[in-house]
Amino acid sequence: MPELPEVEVVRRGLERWVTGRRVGAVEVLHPRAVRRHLAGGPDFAARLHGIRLGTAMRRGKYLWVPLDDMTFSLLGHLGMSGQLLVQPQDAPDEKHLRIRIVFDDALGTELRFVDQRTFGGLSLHENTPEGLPDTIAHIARDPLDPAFDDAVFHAALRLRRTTVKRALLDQTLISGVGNIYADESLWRSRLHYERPTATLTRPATTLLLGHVRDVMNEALAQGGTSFDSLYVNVNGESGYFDRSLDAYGQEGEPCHRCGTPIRRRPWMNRSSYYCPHCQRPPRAQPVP
DNA sequence: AGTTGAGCCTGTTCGC
DNA sequence: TGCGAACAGGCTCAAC
Repeated sequence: MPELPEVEVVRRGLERWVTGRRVGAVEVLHPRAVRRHLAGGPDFAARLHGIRLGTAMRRGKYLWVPLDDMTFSLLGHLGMSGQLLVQPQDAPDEKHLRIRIVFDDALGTELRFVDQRTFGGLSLHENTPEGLPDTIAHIARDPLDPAFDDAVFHAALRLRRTTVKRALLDQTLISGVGNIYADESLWRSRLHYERPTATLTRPATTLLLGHVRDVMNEALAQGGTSFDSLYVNVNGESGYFDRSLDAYGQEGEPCHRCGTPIRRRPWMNRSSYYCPHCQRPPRAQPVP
């Protein structure tokens, strides 16, 4: 599952391998992969044909490539299992190849969107005046964005009547934090996932954001080295997760701080992993 | 109007 | 052995 650091690696790969190239034929092999392009697959392919690609951008887990005059962008999301690959044109099709973008040049490579579960996809959108595809204008900046405002984030947490993990996954508050990094940063912060955000102090928020950034930067440092191969690297297996996880997927394993077995609890149709000793559940708070 | 939780999708793993 | 259930989860949106 590509997390923000992996998506950043893909962005760098796109920057390296497709910037400035002019699109030739576009082949949509699965309609679901362009479902966010409301005008449909044929329109997607026709509009893209002949367009020159700009420099790839990223916010959270969204990627986009501005087109020619910057009024439109090619937007992508990898979902759970998506990959963007730059492949030799004669390489055999991947089993789950969904979209093929051929270039009108002599470099001999093409861009492929491969996605087993088709949670991800590509689409074309008008840009906002800020240069952001309009459909993601509501997505908050991610914590690695220099313009992310910690004070504004904290103020929003205080106003919300929700829990801290839910807030970490709320794209309108902060983007790019998935289930894995949420559990990891909460473990590092010794915060229980059901802690009401309204009870977080400013130092607690600062600590939490620091750990979110640490986890992401550590993964980026480990996964960010392979992007200058021919492949735009995105297999979702950075190797980071197997070696470095403290909480996520560690049910029954001793907590790396105190030795108490890590617990797994069903949460929002998925799981939350936490240390029952280090991350104490919040006391019931009277609602004012 | 803010908050909640179901649902999308398919390959893999697990238990009966 | 075979089959169905559970699971993985980023994001949206209907419903409360």
